[in-house]
Amino acid sequence: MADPTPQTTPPGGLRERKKQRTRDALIRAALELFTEQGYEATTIDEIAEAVDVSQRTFFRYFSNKQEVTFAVQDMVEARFLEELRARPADEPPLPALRGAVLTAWDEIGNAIASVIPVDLYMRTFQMIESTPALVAAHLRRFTELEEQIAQLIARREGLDVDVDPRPRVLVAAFSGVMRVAGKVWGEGHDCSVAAIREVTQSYLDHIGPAIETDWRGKGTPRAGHEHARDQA
Amino acid sequence: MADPTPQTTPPGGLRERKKQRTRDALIRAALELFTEQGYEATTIDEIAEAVDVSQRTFFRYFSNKQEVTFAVQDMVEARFLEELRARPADEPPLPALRGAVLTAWDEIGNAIASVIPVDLYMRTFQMIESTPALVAAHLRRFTELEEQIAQLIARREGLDVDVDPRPRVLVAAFSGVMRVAGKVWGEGHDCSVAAIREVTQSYLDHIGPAIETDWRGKGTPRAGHEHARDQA
DNA sequence: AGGCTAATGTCAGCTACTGACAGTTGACAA
DNA sequence: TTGTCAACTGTCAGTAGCTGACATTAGCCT
Repeated sequence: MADPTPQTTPPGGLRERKKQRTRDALIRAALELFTEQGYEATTIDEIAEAVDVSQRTFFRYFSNKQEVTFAVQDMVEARFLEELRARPADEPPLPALRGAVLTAWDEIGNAIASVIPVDLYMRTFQMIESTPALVAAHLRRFTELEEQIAQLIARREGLDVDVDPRPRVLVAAFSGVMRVAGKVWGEGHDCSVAAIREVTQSYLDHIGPAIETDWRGKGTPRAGHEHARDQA
Repeated sequence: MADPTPQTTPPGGLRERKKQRTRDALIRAALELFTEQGYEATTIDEIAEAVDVSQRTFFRYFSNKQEVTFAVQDMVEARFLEELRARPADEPPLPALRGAVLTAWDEIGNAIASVIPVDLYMRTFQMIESTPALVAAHLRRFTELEEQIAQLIARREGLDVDVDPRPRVLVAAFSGVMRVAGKVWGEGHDCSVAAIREVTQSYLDHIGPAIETDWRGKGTPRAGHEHARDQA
């Protein structure tokens, strides 16, 4: 259009589209090979060969083997952050987080499908959870996301994360719960987006009751809770 | 002696002691090189050369570069689990966790010193936090520890982790907070055991107040809290 | 002393990843 | 259309983490 930015390459060029296609093909080939024969059993050479490019080219698109594994996850996380930023400013922290995740899950399906089949994403998720090296990488990424979320929450509440510990503490607790939810889903049988949404929602609703001091003599609590003080 | 177990090697032999010395020397050399010149900039060959063994021998003691990095951390975590198991059975979950960490920190110093100088451990901790690959590994290890803790808590309370989500949820929140505490300590200036104990304690005491719905119009809350229900 | 076996050294090889350089191809102007 | 530039790609050589196979050393035990 009227966009004269001659910086690198125009967004609609043939070259740009070709690049995007190569990138998507690499992601898809990699995830398919990973889920079929395992992450470590798959070599970069195999992935490159499947897309008919050189190994060197693979490393020009992804700086390492792990990066291609989380390429789709990147999209998902970006989407969550968008949703969080879109929450009304007067909403309290926990409900905002809760709302953002649930809304995000509702829309993520389509975003994923533009690159790979949804079920491949699901299998990838499970493969990550069962590959130690990828679990580690996954957790690290999650942590970086946490920091961004904490900053967002702090800004919403007009706080400084380095002064008031509550944003980081809340986000730490929140994402700890999110991780457990994801793991439980991965170990289950229902490979649908609806299922993970369900688990997420349920677990988030347990975070309050769980920190109660006395768990005994109660059923699974739901909303009302009395909170005893911890003794020194 | 009167010990006829001909299985592997008797626990007091020269061979056994030599092995232990080699192992400790490898740990120490590795951590010193890592903290001085960086983790990635240090090769296994350098470590092996510093202890005057072959590279192959290094890999017979540690299955990979990361393992030697966390050898000391292994001790620390084992100690925490011991302390947790030693807590009185009638103590509620969160106080038990809190008590175990704080007690553990009080005694860990000595345990570490038997292998490496304490300040080397401190510098190692900070190096880990500033090396992405090690952060990832650290988090994964932490997660595995979490699962063990959740099982312990569940047993204490007579629950099944696969039925009642509260043990995992509490532990997730708890260790999320622990991780943030460790990170904050690593970024600070006071490299003492007392300091991390301090931060840990303070953060654990914030976990309850942090999940309150309304943070505004309050100072840093301490114990009393009203908990509004989240809207659907 | 001498045999057994755990510990170690040596070597060859695989895979992830990188730098350097050369060849190819899309973009854009003349 | 054609030529030039820049981006993209391929090839090659090399480093480092890590493993298996096999020979050698050295503590242990009779």
